[in-house]
Amino acid sequence: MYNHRSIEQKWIQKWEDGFVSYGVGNTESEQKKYILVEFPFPSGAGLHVGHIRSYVAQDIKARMYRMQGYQVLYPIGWDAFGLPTENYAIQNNISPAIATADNIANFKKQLAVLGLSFDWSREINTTDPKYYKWTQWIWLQMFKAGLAYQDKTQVWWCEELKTVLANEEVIDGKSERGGYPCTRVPLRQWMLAITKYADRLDRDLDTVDYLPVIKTQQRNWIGRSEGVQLKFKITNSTEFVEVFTTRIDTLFGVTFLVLAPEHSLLNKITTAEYQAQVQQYQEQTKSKSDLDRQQEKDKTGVFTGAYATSPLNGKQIPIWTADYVLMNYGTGAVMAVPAHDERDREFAKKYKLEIINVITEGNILENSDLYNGLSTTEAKLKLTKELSNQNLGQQKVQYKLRDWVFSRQRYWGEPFPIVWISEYNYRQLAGNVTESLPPQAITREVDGVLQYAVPLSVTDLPLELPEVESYIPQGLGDGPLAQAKDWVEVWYDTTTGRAVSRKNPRPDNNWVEGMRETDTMPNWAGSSWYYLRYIDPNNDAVLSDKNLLEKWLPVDLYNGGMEHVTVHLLYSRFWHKFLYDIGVVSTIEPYKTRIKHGMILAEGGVKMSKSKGNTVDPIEMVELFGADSLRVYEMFMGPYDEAIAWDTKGLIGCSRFLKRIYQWIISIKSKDLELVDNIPKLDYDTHYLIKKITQDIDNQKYNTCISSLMEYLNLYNTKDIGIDNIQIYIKLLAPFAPHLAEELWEILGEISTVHLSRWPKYDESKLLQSQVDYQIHINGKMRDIINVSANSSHSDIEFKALDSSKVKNILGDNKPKKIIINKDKHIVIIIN
RNA sequence: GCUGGUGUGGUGGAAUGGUAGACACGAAGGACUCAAAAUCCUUUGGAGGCAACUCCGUAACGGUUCAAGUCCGUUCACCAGCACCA
Repeated sequence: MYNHRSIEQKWIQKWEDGFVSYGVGNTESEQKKYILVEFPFPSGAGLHVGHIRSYVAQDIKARMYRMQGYQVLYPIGWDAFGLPTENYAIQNNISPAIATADNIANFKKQLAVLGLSFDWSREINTTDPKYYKWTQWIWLQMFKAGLAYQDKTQVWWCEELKTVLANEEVIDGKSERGGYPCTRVPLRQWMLAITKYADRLDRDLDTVDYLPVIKTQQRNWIGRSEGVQLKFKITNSTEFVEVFTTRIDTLFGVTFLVLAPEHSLLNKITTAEYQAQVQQYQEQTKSKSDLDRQQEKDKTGVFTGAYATSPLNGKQIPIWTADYVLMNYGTGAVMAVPAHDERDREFAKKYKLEIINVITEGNILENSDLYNGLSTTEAKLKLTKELSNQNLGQQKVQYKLRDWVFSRQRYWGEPFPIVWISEYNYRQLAGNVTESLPPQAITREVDGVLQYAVPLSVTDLPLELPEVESYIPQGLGDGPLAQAKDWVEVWYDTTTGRAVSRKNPRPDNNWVEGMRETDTMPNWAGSSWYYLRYIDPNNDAVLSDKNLLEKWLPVDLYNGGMEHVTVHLLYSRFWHKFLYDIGVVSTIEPYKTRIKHGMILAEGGVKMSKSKGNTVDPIEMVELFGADSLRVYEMFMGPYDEAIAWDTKGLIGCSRFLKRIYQWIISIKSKDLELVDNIPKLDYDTHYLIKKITQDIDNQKYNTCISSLMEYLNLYNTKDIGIDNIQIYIKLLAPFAPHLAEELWEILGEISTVHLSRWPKYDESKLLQSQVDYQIHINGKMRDIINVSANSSHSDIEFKALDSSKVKNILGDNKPKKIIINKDKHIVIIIN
């Protein structure tokens, strides 16, 4: 009897004892495959069946490639910083470090029974100071390059989590983690200038092989649009209002301008008469949450009393302010063309503003002076040129993408390697420090005193998290690190950039008073570059050896969830491009191919959740049915990239399938391998199976791999089919059910592991048959199948087809009008 | 609203433009058993027929084609992402 428990335990032990190893050095081949799965966040909940789906799928690939002789890198690690651990730690009154260690230990224990061929010698952990030393190092390079800066802007604040969040982390006004309400507040934060890379992040998508839906989503998020930025002179003033438009062809249809209520020009241009109503409107807007502003159906706004002059025809245009214009896109002001823009039209109708049609149904300009009769495309070109000649406007590319809010007022993240010093001390900087400064000094004001951000010396990295008394966040402003006085207050060496606690005596006159930054980095920091560290996980001198990076990059296949497309995937592409610019990596993109996995839902098609009590514990499934059954089931359940509901019955079916394989091999063994290869179809079927599985694994079609293996078993498990074929079958099974395959391999008398045996190659000549079936289609309907020898002439085939009694019956007295023969497939007879 | 995607038996799903429903689950019947479980065998889209077989059938309607689940158009439904982005 097939006993999954004893077989799996036996092989887990033997593998651990060195029977097989999955390091990259198993082959002489220079060809490599770097297969990456998104590393898990080690939550207290333990492994989810969804984790297993993607790990097993890529494990299958890794195993096949290894057997095909590639050098395969298939690593795993822990994305362990972040809010959930911190919240868990606060609730249980333990340190996040201990909670993380516990959770990782649990995850590892669970992963160990699944037969995954990860190279554990490369395990990484983002919370390990040896790791985040390099996260800090990369950030320092960004600081020096001027990409890291501080800005006081409207940022998302989550009161429940007591921290700011990035745009990407707020969904429908709620935090991505936990679903807590968020509000917009003006706060000074560390930012990363990802918008400087917007163009490349968009354009270089052309060079990678991502699923179309992933590219589209990234493109939408980056939101590139080409248009014209132009100036409207304010009448009776020297000021100009700048607007951005993608429809410069509608310039003569502009009947008013709208400024966002936060626009800085607003107060300057508003006439005395309208001052009060504008101010009231601004106040009103401020008190509204973003959510309110979004949900409001009716457009509102007020007139400012001011007018602007339209650049080409001198027309006087009233200036309004309205909250449907957003301050943080474009210039915060728009030229309103009510005839050709739905929002402007709605506004114009409500406030009885003029509407001028300038584009005909046929996309030709009208009411546009010299430009009448031009197509919109021509008009865009000419108008852009004219405005540019008059110095009133120029072509401009605008992005929806915003800079990345990069600080959190929480404990469990990487500390910023930054010290704040006084203006006076800033002027004393010398040597290495000055070389590491950004082009523009970064300052903040504390109690009316200006402070300057200066970088910590690389020799001081990693800057480790201090012990604190409480991990509870403080509210707007300071994070928990601010309490660690001995850590925060330092002596800073103005010549080397090193810092020591002010508990110590001041080393010498070069050392000045400083305060460490007390915000921490968001959890996306460590995951932005982890694929580089796997390549050389223990290097202390550089983040990864240059030659090894050359060898392994780009990642050949990156598997992850759709929820990371506009967050992690975009961020890590940005970091990679930056590292390319400073010469650390030599590819412009980190990931050659990106695929997605589908979610596993609870029975009934709803999300699994603890509160609903509908979760499936994968480890319990392993105990009941075995890891191999679980693996096979998760691959068989449906197309890999689609969401699918769990069904334990299906798992039982897969377990039966493995049992039958086992029985089959045992029965063969009992016949002392006296096997005869006497089945004519066998060669064809075996080579067809090799081809099918090899290709399907490459194309993530794991479900049809399993059905092919089942079909083969159904056909041949009652026949004596020859040891060669059995061996091939076990090799093909090995990536899917590694424990069982290893056991069967041993039963067949093999002494070394099946997992490093040669993957079978299919022989095209075996896929050619001497006799082939032709389907006879009459007027498109399949009517008969005839079997003819493969080298028959067309006229032979035709003769035989017309000789079929079924064909004769249908044809009757009709003469075929035309006969088409598709080689080895169809004879198509057309009567009418 | 915009963008992308998906609609196939009782269920999960298969199908380079060429036998729709592979494979599996479930169900029904049978064998083994004192009985049950496990296992094995048979049937399983609908309608008609004793049968060979025939007709219908892939969300709806239309089109291209000798031939459409597959390609094109329109509509409907559902899923995902974005959402006053000028």
